[in-house]
Amino acid sequence: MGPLDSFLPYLLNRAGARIAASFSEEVRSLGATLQMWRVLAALRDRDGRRMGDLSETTSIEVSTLTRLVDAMEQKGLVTRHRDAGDARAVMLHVTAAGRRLTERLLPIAERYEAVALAGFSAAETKTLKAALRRLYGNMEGLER
Amino acid sequence: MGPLDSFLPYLLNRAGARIAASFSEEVRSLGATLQMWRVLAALRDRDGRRMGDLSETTSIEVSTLTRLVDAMEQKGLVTRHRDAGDARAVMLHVTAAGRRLTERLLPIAERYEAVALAGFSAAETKTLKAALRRLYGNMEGLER
DNA sequence: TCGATTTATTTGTAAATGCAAATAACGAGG
DNA sequence: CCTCGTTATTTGCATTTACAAATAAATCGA
Repeated sequence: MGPLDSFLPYLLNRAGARIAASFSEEVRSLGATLQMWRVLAALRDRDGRRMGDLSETTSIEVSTLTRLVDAMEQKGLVTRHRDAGDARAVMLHVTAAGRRLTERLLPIAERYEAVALAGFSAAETKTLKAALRRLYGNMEGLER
Repeated sequence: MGPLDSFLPYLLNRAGARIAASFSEEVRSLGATLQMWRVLAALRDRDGRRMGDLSETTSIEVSTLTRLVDAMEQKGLVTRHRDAGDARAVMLHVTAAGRRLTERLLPIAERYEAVALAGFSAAETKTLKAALRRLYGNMEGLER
């Protein structure tokens, strides 16, 4: 126990890394990746989002997202459509196959959530999530 | 605000990503990277650690760490030494230049911590950090 | 002590990532 | 209704990353 594990970014990173590593491994057999799940989950919330919007909400760089979406399109999970109103923008839509995959990933995500939060009371969980949102908000504007 | 931002891994990831992005950008001018800071911080806690040990505590893959340490060695920040007792193991030691860089990075890290936790009481901060450690512990064994 | 197994690190190689430049379309001002 | 600056996305390219194989040394057991 040194000062290292008193640093918040460190604690945040290692917790996130562990969950990400486990989840990634588990969903590999479904032909999915963690990043794909993030995109699918974002589209599950609201379908027909722009690339930039998705980049913002998933924290995936736009150029990385472009190539990820290429792969997802190849797999038939999503389709690109030019925005009717603004021809610069691309709208992403989930396909039926994409929705089916999402429905298979969802219970896995929920299970991981349960494992990560084992022993946490509902109130503790709520407090933690609120703190993480607040923290995210505090870093606003400092983003590159 | 959809269910997406009720998922803990999502909240964890985006908060971590924001801090990481800002910090990375800021330390670039010092010739450092976030990963280098993680290694230096780990060595600040305890010098002369093994590669595997460092990999574990920094959440950086060993093969990635090898190449990162190559770069840090080139920059004269650290040195590799074979362990006298076990010739398979490599012990990493910080150099004087590495220590100087560490001392310059430390206040930056502290500032980021302060910004991230702006508005948090000491008790809230403590609770959050404890929760993150607990969460990390909960994922133990599920690691690949 | 020899051989087999395990452990620690590095290296090979392919995929993921991120920055910067390129492309394309919008919108404001003259 | 052009031209200029801005915005959205993609592409080029160099770096980072990760998995798997290779290397090397320790340990265990016959």
